[in-house]
Amino acid sequence: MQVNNLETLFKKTLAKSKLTAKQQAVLQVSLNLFSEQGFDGTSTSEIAKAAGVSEGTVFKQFKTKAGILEALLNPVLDDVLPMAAGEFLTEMNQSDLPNFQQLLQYMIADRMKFVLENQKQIRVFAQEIIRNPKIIQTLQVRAAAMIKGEAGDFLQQYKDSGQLVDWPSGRIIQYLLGTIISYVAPQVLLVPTKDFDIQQASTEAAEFLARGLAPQN
Amino acid sequence: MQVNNLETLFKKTLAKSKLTAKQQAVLQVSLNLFSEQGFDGTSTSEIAKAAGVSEGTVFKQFKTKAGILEALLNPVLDDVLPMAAGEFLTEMNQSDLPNFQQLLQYMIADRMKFVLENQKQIRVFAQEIIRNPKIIQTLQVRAAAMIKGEAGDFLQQYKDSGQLVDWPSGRIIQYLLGTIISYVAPQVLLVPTKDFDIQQASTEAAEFLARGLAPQN
Amino acid sequence: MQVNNLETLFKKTLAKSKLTAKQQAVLQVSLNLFSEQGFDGTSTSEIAKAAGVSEGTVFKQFKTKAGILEALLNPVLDDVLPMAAGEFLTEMNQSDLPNFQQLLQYMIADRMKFVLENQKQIRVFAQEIIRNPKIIQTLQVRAAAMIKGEAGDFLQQYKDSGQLVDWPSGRIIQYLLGTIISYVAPQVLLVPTKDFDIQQASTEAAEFLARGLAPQN
Amino acid sequence: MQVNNLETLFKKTLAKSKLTAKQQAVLQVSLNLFSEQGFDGTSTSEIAKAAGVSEGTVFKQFKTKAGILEALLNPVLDDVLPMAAGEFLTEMNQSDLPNFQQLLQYMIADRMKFVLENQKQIRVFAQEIIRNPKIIQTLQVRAAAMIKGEAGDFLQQYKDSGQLVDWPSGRIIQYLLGTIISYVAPQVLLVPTKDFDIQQASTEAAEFLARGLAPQN
DNA sequence: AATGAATGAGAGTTCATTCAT
DNA sequence: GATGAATGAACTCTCATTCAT
Repeated sequence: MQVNNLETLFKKTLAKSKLTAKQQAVLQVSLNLFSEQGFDGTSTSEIAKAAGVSEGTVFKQFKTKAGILEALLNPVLDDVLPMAAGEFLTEMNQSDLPNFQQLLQYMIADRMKFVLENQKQIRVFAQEIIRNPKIIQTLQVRAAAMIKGEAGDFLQQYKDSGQLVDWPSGRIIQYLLGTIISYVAPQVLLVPTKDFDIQQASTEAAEFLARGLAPQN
Repeated sequence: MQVNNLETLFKKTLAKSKLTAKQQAVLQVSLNLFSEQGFDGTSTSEIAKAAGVSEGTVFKQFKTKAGILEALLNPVLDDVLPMAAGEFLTEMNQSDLPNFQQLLQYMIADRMKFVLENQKQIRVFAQEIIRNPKIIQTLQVRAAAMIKGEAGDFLQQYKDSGQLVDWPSGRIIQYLLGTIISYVAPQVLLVPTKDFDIQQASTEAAEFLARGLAPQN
Repeated sequence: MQVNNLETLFKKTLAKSKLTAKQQAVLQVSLNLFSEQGFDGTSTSEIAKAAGVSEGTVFKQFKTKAGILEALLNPVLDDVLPMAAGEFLTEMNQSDLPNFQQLLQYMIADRMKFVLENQKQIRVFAQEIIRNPKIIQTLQVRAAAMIKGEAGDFLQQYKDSGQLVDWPSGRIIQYLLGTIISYVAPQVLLVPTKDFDIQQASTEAAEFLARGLAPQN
Repeated sequence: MQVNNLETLFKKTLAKSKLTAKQQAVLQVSLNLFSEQGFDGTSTSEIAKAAGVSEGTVFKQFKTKAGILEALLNPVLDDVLPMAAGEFLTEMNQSDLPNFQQLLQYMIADRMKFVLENQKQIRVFAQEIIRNPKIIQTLQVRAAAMIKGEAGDFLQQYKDSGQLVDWPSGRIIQYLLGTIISYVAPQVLLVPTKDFDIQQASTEAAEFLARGLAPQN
């Protein structure tokens, strides 16, 4: 089974960490507040009050306010995203869906679900990306590695079997992401609406991408 | 000729406004600082110093720090973006490019140029969109109106002539934007690199979109 | 006829002064605003806006904000109050009311009317007295002079004729003022109510004072 | 024994409160500065410096500058004044002074002492009453209740025994207060002079009031 | 005489951070 | 480990006042 939910993963990570219950509360509460109000819009005293701890406790473990943000984003950057991506590709490989469009749809639905289930973290991420371009560089480096490795190999199979246009893997993934983002961005940026239909959205997106990425006869 | 450059337009707007030179300097400097450091990361004393005016002057005209941001974003939201979009469609209609892919390429190149020439404003916009979901709602409403109107009529021509798949105009524009964004986002979010090749990027993007949006035979 | 209304007097003084219409507007508006919001609670830009003049104009004539206050209070302190008091005593002397209690009532009614008709100035005065003890000293000095002079002579007549207790004039006037103030203070300090009945109040007060100030048989 | 001294009472209240020594210092110092310079004339940095604390400390407890004023006035309004008044009447009842004039003198001396011992608080009160009419309304309501209750009963005894004119209690108390105020106002408003003779003043005032409030034979 | 843009000192307030308990 | 009082620098904003036009 796939790990789609960063929140669950996040809580498991917290539980495994040596952090006390109070420190974990600080992280949990900070995630929510940063997501809703932004990093700059959230004060440490607000965090302390919402977490039910003293103002000193907030700093005991994380030293600075930025330290809290790091503690929130680093595990995502270091462990969760790669792990989730790894598991994702593994599963894709095992899925053995013969039709490329069907595969695309499954894939897209899966990633959309991932995004929608982890809106809070992603919103914090999005804020931080704009504040701090270094993050996007890190992401680019990792993405490049993945494209050269597993993801590239994965796509190669479909190129070889004549179901996928022979463009560089990076370009293909770029269109894939662009299309997915065009669906989920409004959901993530706006107050989330419950009426988003993943099934229909992924079907539409897969239809478009399958055409756009089909080899020219 | 098309108005592509918000900066020029912005300066013309400033010149036409009844703002004094110092007040204009405040806006100009605020745009740069907000773009580089974010709204929260920029202090009003920093603005005053960079604009070469006193702190009092900053507030005399714009009342609050948020007032400066409004003064920066409102003209863009109210006048410049619609105007630019309107002129853009007019020109598209006049261009009379027979081939849909060529049209796409021209269009994409044009919009990429627009984005790259106005990175500062767009970066401030992007920040504010994440801070304040109301903006995206406004944009959605305006986009919906445009899709129902001019833009829809424009696309209809190509649907009628069998060069464009008969999907709702909103869906088509969504893919268009998603693809363009997949190219320009890294440029805008990262420190801009000079080696971005609009010609190649627009050719690639048009190629992909032309396939994805072609009617099924 | 008696000059009871400082407002009229104030406007006449303004008209006689060499002040331009705008400068007069500044004074008029300042009186109202100081009375309603207090001196510290009123900004010079507020005055300028309410008077319909520029901010510079406010300072052209009066140099400082305190200068406006002085311009408002000095004529009252220097001319109006003594003049009004002088006219008052003259009239009292002419009135030739045989009965002391009737005289008291007339006097009290007259002074109550004076206070109620000039609430604004008096409120500004009251504020300033608390801020600035020097004013009360000035008043004390003037009162002492008046007691030694005209007012003392006036009271002496009634002492001589056995209608007034033979206490020092200062003491008598103190009780007179204390009693009047006990009636008008709530009117001046609270938002003024229209249902204050001068006739009844002065009758009551005169009744009390006539008893308290009657010579012991 | 009677609680005459708000300052002592104030300090006891402070001691009982959960405020730290520094927070208590802030209140103590604010009382002095507000009394001397007025609320608007005292800056929070001035308070901080005089209290020997940082500026942050001033706001940690009291949130706003107005919060300090409230913290100073509320206990007086809510607890101290009613308590002092209650104790006062109790003692009056117990005193069993046969002669009304003697009673008056004792009473007046007592209240004068109260005012003179608590000049600072009363000066702050006076300022605030002029700034904020709501306070006087509160006072009026409380006074009305007291007149209907204990104070009214107390005066009734003397009306019944033919020592006090049969006027409404409110009117009687009004003259009482007016007369007392005519003595203490200059003391409170001016820089206090030490040569005020309570004994003589209360004897004089009682003499006047006893005459004014005696039943007509 | 009048304007109003500009000033800059200082106001009240916030906030991340420290440290003795 | 946790507390929370205390800090003080920095922040946004106000204001009386000036001065070139």
